[in-house]
Amino acid sequence: MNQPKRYTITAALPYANGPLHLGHLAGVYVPADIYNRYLKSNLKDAVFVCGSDEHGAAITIRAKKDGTTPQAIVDQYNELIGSTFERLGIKFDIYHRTSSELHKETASGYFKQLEEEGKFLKKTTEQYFDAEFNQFLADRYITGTCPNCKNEGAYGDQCEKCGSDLSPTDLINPKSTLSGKTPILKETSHWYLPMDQHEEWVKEWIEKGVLDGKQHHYPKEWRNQVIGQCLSWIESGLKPRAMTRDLDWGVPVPVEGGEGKVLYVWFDAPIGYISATKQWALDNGKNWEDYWKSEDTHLIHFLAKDNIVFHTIIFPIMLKLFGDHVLPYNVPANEFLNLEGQKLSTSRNWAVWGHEYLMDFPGQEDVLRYVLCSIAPESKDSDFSWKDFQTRNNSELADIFGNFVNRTLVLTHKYYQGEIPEVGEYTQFDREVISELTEIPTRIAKAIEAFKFREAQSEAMNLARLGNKYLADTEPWKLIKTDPDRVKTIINISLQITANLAIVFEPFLPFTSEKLFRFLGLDRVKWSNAGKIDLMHSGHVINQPEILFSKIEDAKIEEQLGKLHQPTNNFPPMKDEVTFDDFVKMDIRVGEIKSAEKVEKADKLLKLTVDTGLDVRTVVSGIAEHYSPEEVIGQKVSILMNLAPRKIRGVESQGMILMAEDGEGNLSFVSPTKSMEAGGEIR
RNA sequence: GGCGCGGUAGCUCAGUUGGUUAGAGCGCAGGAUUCAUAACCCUGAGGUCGGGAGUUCAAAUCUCCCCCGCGCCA
Repeated sequence: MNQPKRYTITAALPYANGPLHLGHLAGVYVPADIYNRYLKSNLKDAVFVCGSDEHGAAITIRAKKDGTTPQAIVDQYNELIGSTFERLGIKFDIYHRTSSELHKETASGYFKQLEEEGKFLKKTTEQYFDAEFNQFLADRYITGTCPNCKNEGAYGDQCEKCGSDLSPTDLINPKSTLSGKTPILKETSHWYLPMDQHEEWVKEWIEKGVLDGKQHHYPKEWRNQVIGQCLSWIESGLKPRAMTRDLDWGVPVPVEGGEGKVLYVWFDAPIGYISATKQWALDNGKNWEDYWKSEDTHLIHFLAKDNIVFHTIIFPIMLKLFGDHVLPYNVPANEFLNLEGQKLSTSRNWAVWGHEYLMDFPGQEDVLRYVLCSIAPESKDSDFSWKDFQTRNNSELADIFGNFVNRTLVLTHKYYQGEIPEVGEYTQFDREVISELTEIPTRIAKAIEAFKFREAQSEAMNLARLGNKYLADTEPWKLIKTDPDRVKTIINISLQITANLAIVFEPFLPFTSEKLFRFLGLDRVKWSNAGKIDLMHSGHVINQPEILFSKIEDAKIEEQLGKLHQPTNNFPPMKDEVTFDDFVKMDIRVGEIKSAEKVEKADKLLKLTVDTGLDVRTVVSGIAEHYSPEEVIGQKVSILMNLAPRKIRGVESQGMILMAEDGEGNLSFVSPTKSMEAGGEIR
């Protein structure tokens, strides 16, 4: 492969309506981070961009269901996802968001350009519209009776029972999954990207790597599944695809007739890579165009297999239409990660969440990185199991890597009070070990450059194995009695191996690498020095070592397995810190419900009369699905007294009843467990 | 339904353009050792490479059919 001047590395933008799980990390972010760290350690000019994808219908629907705003949802997850990355050492040059002004400007700029140049097709069609939610419905948000097999739960695009292809208008008795009501048909027009017009060059580019008559990349370097899926798409014929949606959440369509419409999230999101680069360039005095418009830049997209065609067909067509933009040099898409032999499922909570791992295994970020890299689904779906996680930690990280480092450093302290001994003459065996030591970094580099991260990491582990074998074969603890001079050379070589471990593991285990450099009393050493045997100079004194990796006990693994079988625990993360003064502003008291009735035309609301000890007031509470009016009378509850009054369905509500909510949305009063009079303060 | 990717030792996976006795890690059995996180090191057992047919001097590797897993599309 030819050597580019610089790299633009992107990691798929996480969708900001849920936290990150192990599948995301193993499939996309850990490999991308390893690649970026390797390039940076090699002093390459590389920018590594990512950010939250904050638009799209799924977020608005979620907001409506949760009774909150799309902005609140994306703010919450942008924060959670961003901090998870940071804590796992996934070190983007910038973590941006598609709700930013710069992104909106950038995306609308490109859209306007294509519109002005006549690159879009405008079409008017009739689509189902949910009048209550005031929005057009994507096919899968419509259910109804299948015209073929009469299955009542068929989706707008397909009946899963008989397998027949449907369009929403085929359904008998269609229902919106949002409101449950019958949707109406309504005319709407949209801007389409006529992908069919680009089929020819896309095919040549994917099949042969040739773009505009020039060799652009080498398809042999691309993964099978990537090329396979692209060709499969192309063979079936590219079709025009709508680049706009009827929605009020997203980047507004910036041209005439675009009122009430936003850019399709798949037009919007990949441009997020560009706007992130722009922001980074602004912050760091760089020129973003170098990273997107220069032929000697390699654009590399990291993502999972569900995103392949968006990055290999749709986005490249967009980039080519933008003019002067580079197309991806490689798209090392991964397959999927299973968990304990079963598909991940966020709705069944069959997942391990990144932020929960960080809570349960503090200080063990590198263990997760190591395990996820060693099982990354590079060529086929792979499986994460906690037992395997434990084994890899205990018998690879602790027993092989950690133990070798510990042996070497302990011997150095024991024999030389931590001072690095001088090298004598190398034996034939020394020379063989050194030669192996020199070759390992080359093999790692080659594997990383070919996006074979599992192989690369296992090659790095081989260096620790080499160290252990060297010690076992030379037996310095015996020689110290008979040939102390020889031991100096042995320990010196062992220390050089240790220093090399710190270099070659940096992309994989950055926290460990940093610790190791600290033990050795070395500043961080760059990749070009890997394989050298004079990284540690005699006379230099090393620091006291600590255990690098501790063993993980069975109980800890059992605990995690137990957690998996728990029902959903999708609680929101902790809110921002408040001061005590903030807290005491709230006047919360014991109240007693005196009477209750349903609010008309509202399924969820009860109108309550509450004795607060100071007064008797009316409170409207959204608990009708959980309590009947009869059963709440006489109930002691917690009431927020000094909340500003507000009219709800025409009834003025003076205060708020506090409720506890479980992971499935069930509500319960928060009540004193002893008998308490109404009016008692809660604090 | 069409298409794509996979089906290799008990487990998790490598196998480059078809070419000598098919590899690694873990697990298992045996040995050696004690500097070290009861760790390390050595040896060994274990596979008719999903099934069947074909091409070839030669097939895990190419072709066809079938079965199974995962995904994409409609």
